[in-house]
Amino acid sequence: MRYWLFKSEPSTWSWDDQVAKGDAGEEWDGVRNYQARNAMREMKVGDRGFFYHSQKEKAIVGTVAVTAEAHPDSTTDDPRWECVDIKALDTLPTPVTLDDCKTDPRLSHMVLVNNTRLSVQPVSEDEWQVICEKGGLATQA
DNA sequence: GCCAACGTTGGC
DNA sequence: GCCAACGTTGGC
Repeated sequence: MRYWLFKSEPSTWSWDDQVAKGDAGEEWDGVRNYQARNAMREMKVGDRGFFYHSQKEKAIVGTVAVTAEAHPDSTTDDPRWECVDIKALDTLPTPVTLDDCKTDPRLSHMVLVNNTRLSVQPVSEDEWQVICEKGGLATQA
């Protein structure tokens, strides 16, 4: 299993919106960036991801699971753009902020820290464990 | 609200 | 194929 991170502006699509969708999940549409799209193409059903709130909050607030592999983005006719579907799993008891990631040496190499503009990105297994721990979630295998 | 970083577009 | 101009993202 691989791990990922999905960024969203809460004003556009928030964690609460994602949770409200329940197991039905939702398309992660609207991505118009090749690196982000390529990451989604590599995802498999069952992969895990973090849900990150950009802008004001700047924190990882929950975990998600991939429920459908890459398919055409329904919000555009442009065949270049694809997206996956994800559903909410757990809300982090303690959100892990961007600042936390910057100051923890174990997380200082995260894409989140070093490429602020990439909206869908890979997370290493070590990073996944560290963030679950900091966020107060039991480690998920 | 500003600005830096970065990706994309289009002229040459 | 290069590069300047432009648009967008996201931290501050």
